Amino acid sequence: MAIGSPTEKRRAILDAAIRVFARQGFHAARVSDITEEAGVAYGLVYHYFDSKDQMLNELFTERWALLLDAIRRADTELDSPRDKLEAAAGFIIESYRHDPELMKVIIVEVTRAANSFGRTHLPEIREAYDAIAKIVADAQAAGEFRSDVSAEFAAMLFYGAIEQLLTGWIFEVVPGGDEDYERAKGLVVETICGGLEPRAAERVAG
Amino acid sequence: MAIGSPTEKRRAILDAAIRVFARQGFHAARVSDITEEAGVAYGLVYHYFDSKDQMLNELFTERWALLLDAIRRADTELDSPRDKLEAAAGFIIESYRHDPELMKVIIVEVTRAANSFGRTHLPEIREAYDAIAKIVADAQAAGEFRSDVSAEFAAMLFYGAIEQLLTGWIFEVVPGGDEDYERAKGLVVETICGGLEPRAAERVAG
DNA sequence: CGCTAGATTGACTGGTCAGTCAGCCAGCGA
DNA sequence: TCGCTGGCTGACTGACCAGTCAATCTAGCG
Repeated sequence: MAIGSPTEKRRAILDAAIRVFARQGFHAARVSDITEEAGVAYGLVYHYFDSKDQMLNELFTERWALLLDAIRRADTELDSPRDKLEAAAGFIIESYRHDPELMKVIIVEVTRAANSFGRTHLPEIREAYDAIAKIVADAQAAGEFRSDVSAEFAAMLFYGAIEQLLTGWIFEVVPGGDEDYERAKGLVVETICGGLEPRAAERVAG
Repeated sequence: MAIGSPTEKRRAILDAAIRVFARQGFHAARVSDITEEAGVAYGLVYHYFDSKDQMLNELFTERWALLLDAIRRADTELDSPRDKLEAAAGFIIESYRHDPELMKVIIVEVTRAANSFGRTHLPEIREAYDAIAKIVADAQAAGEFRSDVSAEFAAMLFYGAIEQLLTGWIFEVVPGGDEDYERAKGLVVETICGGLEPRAAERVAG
């Protein structure tokens, strides 16, 4: 028997699932691939999980809660909208740097899989959009962002831009390395905020 | 027998496939659902197509060629980068307005399905990114866009923002109606370009 | 007309997997 | 020492569905 404590196996299965889902995609991943990767018997999966789906759900839910929390904390703990958005973008990018396989699974199999798991988790995903939209709305109310763009609209552009960027890194469409990640944090925000802030000429008081 | 000419059936099958893929998603769509929707016998699909996959490939390829063409024409026929990008965004948004089900299928099942069809069509998808990046790069060379953001990076943000917007409409996360579509064309470009253009204070000649 | 080619039909097959289940084994308490 | 409990095993089953194919129909054509 392995070295781990009794239910380390559960974690081992989940970790193996991340690797297999990232490598093959959820649909192409057989449960037997996961158990093989984890070095456990086929049936053990069903001792700890109800279904293959549940594994993905758990991976997503766990991570997404952290993301939501990070965005909301950024909103309460920081002052300028730019800093808030940069913290949000930074958290997502750091998540990717820290565990690219997990983020790949979350984005590719849930967030962007709107017809399968994305639909199931739409409420949670929408919470993130809303949290970003709130940051924008507050900035608009304070006159720091232009008000002729709806906050939800701006939130979609912002989130979509980041997600597309990660997707580009994941599939190596665009070069990704430590410096790229670092630079990206600032540039995403600068680019989007640059368009959201009132132009000097049009500024109308605060 | 129906009213149509001999191989109208092929088109009927393809149209039915759009509706079924849009409604259920590609994976959940059975070939029998499509034939039922089209009102033809099961086997007829395999008279006109090699496989279920090929139907989706054909739907995508057909439409994507138009998109690519539109972006490239915008690039050659228009002058300012803003107009070019607005034409590109406008074409995508108009495609959605004209046939939302087809665009849903293309985005959800191909463009954002990076682990299945997205991978197969990555080269074509990348051509679109490249075409957008070229517009940005030219604008940078002319001093109309800031040069400290790589053109490919900017292209990803731009494309990602639009796609996320469509996704929001598709899944009714964000309100979508004729006026919204019309306004969106301008706002997407304004928001992103606003961040890409040099600020007045920093402008350095052309 | 009879003939051929292409369109059309739908029952059937073969392969694939998620999920089940009957039972094994290790450790522990009595 | 003997059960007992719960982690653990992996062969097996049942459902599902893409793709096949032999047969039927229809339209033109000589």
